Amino acid sequence: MKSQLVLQDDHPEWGVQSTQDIGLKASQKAIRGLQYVGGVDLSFIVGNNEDAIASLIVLSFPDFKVVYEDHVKVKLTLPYIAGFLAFREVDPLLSLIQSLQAKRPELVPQVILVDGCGILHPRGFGLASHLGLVSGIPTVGCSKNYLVIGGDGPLLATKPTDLKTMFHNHIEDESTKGVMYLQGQVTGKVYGAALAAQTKSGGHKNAIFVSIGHRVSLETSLALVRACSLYRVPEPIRQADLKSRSEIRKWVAKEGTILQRPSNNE
DNA sequence: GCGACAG
DNA sequence: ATCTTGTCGC
Repeated sequence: MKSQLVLQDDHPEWGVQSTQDIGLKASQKAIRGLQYVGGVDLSFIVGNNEDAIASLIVLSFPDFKVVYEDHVKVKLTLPYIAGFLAFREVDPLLSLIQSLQAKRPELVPQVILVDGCGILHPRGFGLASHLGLVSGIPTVGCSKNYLVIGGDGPLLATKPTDLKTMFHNHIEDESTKGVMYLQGQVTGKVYGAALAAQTKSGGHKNAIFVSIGHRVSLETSLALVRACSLYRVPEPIRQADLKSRSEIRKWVAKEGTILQRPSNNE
């Protein structure tokens, strides 16, 4: 499946455009032709790693209005193992996408931000890439933490803590524009980038790790994630996260009343 | 053998 | 991933 990935821009109807072309500040980027951006996420309840709520959100771009929302309660069978997240989460997310394609084809997003890795992954095929490939929809991988990669030599560091320090030092240099590319020690291959998203209240201290999922170049991925950064977590993923966790709370509350009723001992 | 480890 | 409260900074 990895060999079938498209690691470059493959979406004629939308793309990054330097704003010099449309007369705005130079060096900044704008995204033209993008109307809908999707976000997916799963939430769990404490002490239960099997029951979860998977959610898919579609936001209009660039105003971020929720135009579609769907979620499902799922029973996960496989455990979470770093490096194998897709085996655990890809199915429920794919079914949400297929459901959207069947119900509201006009709202199918042109790109989906996934909270997980793209090719910045031990085998170069994280959840974002997996979901992109099986759905055929362009995807971008966004993770809040760094997943260690072996093989071609860890990237810039072996330990996430070392990478964190390197990142802080790196972005002190304004010319980096808050981006630190993550390259292999041996091959020099670019796996992805650590990004300091510029939000309304300045730049964020902690990085968001961005990598190609499927059919979107790294440069476009970075421009897109930045364009969706109202908070550290890009808006589509953040909305999906808020939705799935509020649904989890509703579900827990409902289970609670069921468990409380039968017990009338006093 | 030990350490590292997306969500 | 998951919880709660307080606190710090813009």
